[in-house]
Amino acid sequence: MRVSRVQAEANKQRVIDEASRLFRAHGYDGIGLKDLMQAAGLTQGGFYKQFASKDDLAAQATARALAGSSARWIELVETNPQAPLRALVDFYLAPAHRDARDRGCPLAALGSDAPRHAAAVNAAFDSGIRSYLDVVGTALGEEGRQAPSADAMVTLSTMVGALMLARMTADGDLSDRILEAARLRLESDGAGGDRSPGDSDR
Amino acid sequence: MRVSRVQAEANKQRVIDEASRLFRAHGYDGIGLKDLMQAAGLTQGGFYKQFASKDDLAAQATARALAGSSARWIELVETNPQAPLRALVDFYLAPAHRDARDRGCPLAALGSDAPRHAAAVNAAFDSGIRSYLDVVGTALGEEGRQAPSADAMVTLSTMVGALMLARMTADGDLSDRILEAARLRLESDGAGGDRSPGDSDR
DNA sequence: TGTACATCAGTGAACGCGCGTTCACTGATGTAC
DNA sequence: TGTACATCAGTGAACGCGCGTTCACTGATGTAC
Repeated sequence: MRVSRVQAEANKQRVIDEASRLFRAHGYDGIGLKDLMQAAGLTQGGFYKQFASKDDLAAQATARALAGSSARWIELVETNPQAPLRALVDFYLAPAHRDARDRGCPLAALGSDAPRHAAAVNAAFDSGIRSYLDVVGTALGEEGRQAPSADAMVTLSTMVGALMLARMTADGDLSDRILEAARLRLESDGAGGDRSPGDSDR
Repeated sequence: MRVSRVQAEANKQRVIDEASRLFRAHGYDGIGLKDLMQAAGLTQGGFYKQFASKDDLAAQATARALAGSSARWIELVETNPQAPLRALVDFYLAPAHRDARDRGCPLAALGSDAPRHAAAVNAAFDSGIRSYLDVVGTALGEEGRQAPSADAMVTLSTMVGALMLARMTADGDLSDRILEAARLRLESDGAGGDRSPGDSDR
């Protein structure tokens, strides 16, 4: 039962979207092609008409997840010009984000799996990190950067680390306090890095 | 071919040691029982004489990896009483640590896999995080803590996050700079939190 | 515009493989006397 | 201390299962005329 080219392309995109969600939820090895295709309303057999291999899908799904996540960061920063870092950090270090692995930051969801996977997956992570660093640099009020700044690197490290630690703890209270601690620290840093004439505070 | 009780126990411990290394290198799902047993010089069949399941080994191996890692942190802090935080951070954020996943910090190596696994694995991570927070608190010069401090949480978040980001980047130069940026920041924080007449921070 | 046919997205079943787990067996260890 | 036997750590093969991948087939789509 052939399907129109437009429909076929839409189906492929739906597989990538579902995969970007399911890989984040279960890990690259934690979900099979049968379930990935089923989530998009298709059957397993058609997979290789659209993708070269599971690794191929993993790379595309990772890139999409990172692109979506970056886009959200940019939107947060642009819609909060008076306190962009605060907007970013409030979103990122919220319990709601911690509890929504499958829709949240791919670095935190798949970060420790990345180095074990195909080169294309790694390339996606690499460019995702650069996008994030760029957005954080903007949120920190930096201008005319050529390369990612040390401030942006440290801020991103703290964000990703705190989210992951919050997800690793079995104790919800400690988890909340880790998010809160990082949030407060980064927002007061932002005041310093954002800087000077009466900007925001902690 | 039965083996002495002492030998059997030694064999079991060797399996846990090797597993703690191999799980960090390949992930919980990235290495099988055959290879885990082989690494300890045994055959697959004997596995269930010592462990209830692969998850059981995963939990024990995780706990051991975290205990070993904590012990190293404590040692670093105790042998560098004049600059404990610097000793910790210099070790943790060194390229050598980044490049030795299988012997390094289990949080960074397995962190994003943890929430997907058995309760016992999660419990190991939870208690590992508490140990780390305690050591970091000590390194920050805190005294008489009841609970982990916000400073310790933020410091640990930055350490873990920077190491993971450094491992995710495909570009070795960016990777080095992430480690360096976090190192410099944490060491200057430590200078603030660590010393002077009173103890305060930035 | 209408007809004839080639294309190919999607189906469902099969393939080989490696996984975690089980089991009958072996033979040195540990124990009872 | 020595002998007889039960125990059980470790072996190697087998089990069922789900995985990623392949393939013959279907039938609507797209194209040629």
